[in-house]
Amino acid sequence: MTTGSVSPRRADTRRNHERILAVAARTLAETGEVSFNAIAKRAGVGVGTVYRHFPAPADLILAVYDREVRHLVDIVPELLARTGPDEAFRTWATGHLAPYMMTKRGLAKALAAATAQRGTLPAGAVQSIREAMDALLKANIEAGLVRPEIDGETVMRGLLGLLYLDPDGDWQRQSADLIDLVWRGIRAD
Amino acid sequence: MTTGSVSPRRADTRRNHERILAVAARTLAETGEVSFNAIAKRAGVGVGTVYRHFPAPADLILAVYDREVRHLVDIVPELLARTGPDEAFRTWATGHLAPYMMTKRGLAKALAAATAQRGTLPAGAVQSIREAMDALLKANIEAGLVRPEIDGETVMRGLLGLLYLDPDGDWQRQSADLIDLVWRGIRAD
Amino acid sequence: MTTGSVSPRRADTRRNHERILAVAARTLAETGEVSFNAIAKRAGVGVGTVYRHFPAPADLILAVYDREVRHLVDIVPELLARTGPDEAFRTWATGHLAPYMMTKRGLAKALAAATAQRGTLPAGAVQSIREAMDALLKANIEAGLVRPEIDGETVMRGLLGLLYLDPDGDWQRQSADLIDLVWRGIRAD
Amino acid sequence: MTTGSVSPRRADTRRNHERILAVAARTLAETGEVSFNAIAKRAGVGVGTVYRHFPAPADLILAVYDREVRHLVDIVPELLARTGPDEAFRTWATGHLAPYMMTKRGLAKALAAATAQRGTLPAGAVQSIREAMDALLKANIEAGLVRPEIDGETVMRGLLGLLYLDPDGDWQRQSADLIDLVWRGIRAD
DNA sequence: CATGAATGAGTCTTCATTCAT
DNA sequence: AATGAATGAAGACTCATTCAT
Repeated sequence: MTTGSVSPRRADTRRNHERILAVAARTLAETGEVSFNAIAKRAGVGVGTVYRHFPAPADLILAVYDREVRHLVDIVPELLARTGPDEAFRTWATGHLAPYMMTKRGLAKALAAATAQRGTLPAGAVQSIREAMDALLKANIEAGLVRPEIDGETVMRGLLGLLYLDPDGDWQRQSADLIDLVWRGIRAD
Repeated sequence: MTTGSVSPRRADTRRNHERILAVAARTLAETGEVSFNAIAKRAGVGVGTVYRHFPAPADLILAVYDREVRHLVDIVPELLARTGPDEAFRTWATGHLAPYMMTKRGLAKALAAATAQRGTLPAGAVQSIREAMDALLKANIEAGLVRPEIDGETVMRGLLGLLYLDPDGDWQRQSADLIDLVWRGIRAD
Repeated sequence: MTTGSVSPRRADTRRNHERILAVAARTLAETGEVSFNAIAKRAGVGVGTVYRHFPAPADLILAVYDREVRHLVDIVPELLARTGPDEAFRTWATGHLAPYMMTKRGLAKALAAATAQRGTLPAGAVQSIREAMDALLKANIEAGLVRPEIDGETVMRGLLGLLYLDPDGDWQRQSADLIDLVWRGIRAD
Repeated sequence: MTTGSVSPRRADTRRNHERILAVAARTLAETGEVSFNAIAKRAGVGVGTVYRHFPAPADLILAVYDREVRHLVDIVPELLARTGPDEAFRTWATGHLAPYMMTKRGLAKALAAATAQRGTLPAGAVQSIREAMDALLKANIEAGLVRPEIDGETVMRGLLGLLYLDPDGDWQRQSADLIDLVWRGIRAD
């Protein structure tokens, strides 16, 4: 009513989207569960609002996934520019992928479930991580550091074990060990 | 009631136990869902019976897991006796672990969920697979084929990607590629 | 606990069925709505119980219908035995069908809705009323009182207007008028 | 805002009114359901607009009803002018009322529901059909073809069975049979 | 021990309705 | 006037769990 007060409705609309996404991200990361009702409550909005923003569960999951993953992808070019390709690979896997995966087991689960229903994930979802990986591999292959027949998908699968790091344990070492194993598995002789 | 009438009940009881386990195994492998009610119905027993045999969901899941995994463990000595350790490792991973994992994603999911609640899995659960793996690694290390500092847990994690093979696709090649990657990752230089 | 108290669970099981049916009958007659939740609450049982007894809405509706309609059917032979066929028809329509229909508009609605989904009603549902009607017509046709080409279905349709009597108004006359109209419409010249 | 800018707004408003009505008519005829939200979407207007035009659901339903029924009423004088009153009655019932009712069961349902809440329908709603009917009856009575004590309401009720014609079946015959029954029921001896 | 009925919490989803813009 | 986002009540349905028999 006063000139100062932000007008509630329309302004909040944008915020809501973000808020729901944030709440969902947290919930998904932890439990892999997405109760629309629960999310609504935690986000302080009505259920209907959640449904308006994300008609189907998959829409929500994918939005969260996208949000979470973008960073992983965006960082790659930078890494490649800063250091040698091998170093870039290790830094990416150790410093970015591992911490990410450790906390996102729930998301992975939800994503898998969403996949199960839709058939394949809407292109660009899991894909984007693959692209990051491919870029790193390509650089390494061109530098003669990695065997050329190596397939990004296989490497990805090899690193999937990062999902099962123990967050309360020695995860740093666990991930370093796995990444080392994978690197030795793909490097040129 | 008296000490005399021993067996008939006991026999039924064992039967039930086995039946429930079998049904649960099937259901878990497929969907990762375990509705106690549904399992009871399919097994042809009352819900109460299921609860008597497996007080908590985790109990059931772990029992199923154990049952499913025993084969994976039992086969190892045989393999080691028949061929060289490297061959044994590859045969085990390719011929037994991979097909097993591909079909047990549901179980893994349930197991993960159970884990999430209990903290850590009751020792001996996932452990048993680790033992199999350790035996194989030990043989290979002693033969000088694998680096001695290699840790079974890490290798296990490296092979976790087998959970994500595509059952309707080229899973044979996918698993071969991953196993090859892992083998190169652990072998002695 | 005392010897006198009826043992709750199993005994109630039978009662529950009846209770749910009774509540549903009332609700259906009035509003044509069957909220399983509401019925459960009014019947003083859990929702799950209602679902156990009547898995699908149609099951409940048909059960209610059956219960309500049986009387209409059972009375016919008696009427035919007691009086002449024309008198029997009028008595049935005026004294039984009309009061019944007046109060069951809701049920008719629900029944229609259930029909819409299932395609046709499980034989024997609406059928039973038709049989009663057919028996009455047959007796009248054999007595030469009603034209032989008359079809029970048509007569039924003619009496469907009884659903729209005004319960708070002069429904006695309204129904008498309609029944008279129909009778004149079917009688032999 | 000023008195000057009259038409453009007004024009849109009328358009909207008509559009909403049209959409609602279609929906109601089919399913008997009127989700204001759904209607708004299909009509390409905001929900708020629908509410402005039709504050309560009943307002919408009645408006639709009126629109649909007008034809039934308007045609009567024409029919009476063209043929004898008995022919007019039959033509009207067979050629206009029957096809109308067969397809408007949904509307009838909605109307009934609306009635249930409001008590009686706002005079003039169902009334208009009654007037048509009365005109036809009056002409027939004056021509000595129909018994003078016949009440339009009763005849209407007799024809209500037309609501339950089977659109996928032999509805032509069904309606002819019913109309014949009714006609015999009202004609002078 | 086994059975399965009952319970009720909790999720999903749809809509009527309000109201800021 | 029109728009459409937000809200929340309400109904459908599923399951985990208890407990009388």
